[in-house]
Amino acid sequence: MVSRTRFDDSECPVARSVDAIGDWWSLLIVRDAFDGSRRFGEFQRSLGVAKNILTARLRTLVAGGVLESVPASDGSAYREYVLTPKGEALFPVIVALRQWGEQNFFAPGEPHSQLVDREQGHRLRTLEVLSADGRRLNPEDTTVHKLSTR
Amino acid sequence: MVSRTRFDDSECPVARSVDAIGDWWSLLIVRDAFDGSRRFGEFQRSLGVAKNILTARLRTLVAGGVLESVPASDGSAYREYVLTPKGEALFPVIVALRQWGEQNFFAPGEPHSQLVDREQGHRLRTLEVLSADGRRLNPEDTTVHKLSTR
DNA sequence: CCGTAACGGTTGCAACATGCTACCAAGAGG
DNA sequence: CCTCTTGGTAGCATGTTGCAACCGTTACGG
Repeated sequence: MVSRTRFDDSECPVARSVDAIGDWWSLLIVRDAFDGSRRFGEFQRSLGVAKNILTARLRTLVAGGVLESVPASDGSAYREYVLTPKGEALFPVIVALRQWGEQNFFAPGEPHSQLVDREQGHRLRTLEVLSADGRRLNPEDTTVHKLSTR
Repeated sequence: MVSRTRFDDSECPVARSVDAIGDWWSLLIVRDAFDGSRRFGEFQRSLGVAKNILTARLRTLVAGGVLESVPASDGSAYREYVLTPKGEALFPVIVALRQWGEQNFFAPGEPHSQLVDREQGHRLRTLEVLSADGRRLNPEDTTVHKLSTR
């Protein structure tokens, strides 16, 4: 199992997130889930991942509450894997990764898949990190407070 | 090496991003870099990672253009690892992971480190995925277009 | 019904990545 | 000089991944 969560890192939300989804396949499985994949075979064909690896990943994602195994929606006796609310909450993470990839790994004009607004068909607005009062923040405008409660 | 980028996945920006930073340590190294770590020893102590692993990760992050190795700022002959512009552009990714972790892996009132606005000391606003014209989008409001150019 | 193919896995093994410990060379610092 | 710190490398044990073969169950056509 990948599961770590090291010592003093355990209080860091980033570490817990990475612990849950921070390997190559898990993130791509979640991406495919957002993209509509539900069945074992869909994930397997789409990702080209070995079946035993997929089995293990799906299990940990289900165990971690990111995916849920439900009866198939087409009436067959098989099961499907769908995002839980916790899994759906990963949407900004996937979008952030996608935008970073688009902006840094493709030559101008190089084709790539694109996430668009279903209603208008336009590209999404680039994610912005905002302060509580709406100012746009850069990394140096922020700082980490250790061990505060919410 | 972790590097894959599988077949038809290569056109997906998410896959390229995950290929560059999608392992346990890389994301935490980047998080620490945002948090001010610069020196080999700082990362090593902060993460508790084995030195040979850290060496390898720093090398791939530098090779991937996320970090840059520069002469130490304190005048010593040692070197430091700092985020490139491409690395700084990961800010929304880290923030998204942090917020997801905060909201899904901590009991109410459980203490955790917190990213705050340096000017006001307040928590950041939760990231929102917006359409080009500013509407707030949920996963089901979006769809993927394959192989479009920008 | 029956045969066959697709689905959704499991198992075993080889290859590779990770982690630990020991070691080491080149600065820093006195 | 002498010693401590920094920033690694080397070797080995262990864990994880990937591949291919196999298998029970379910759908599906006739």
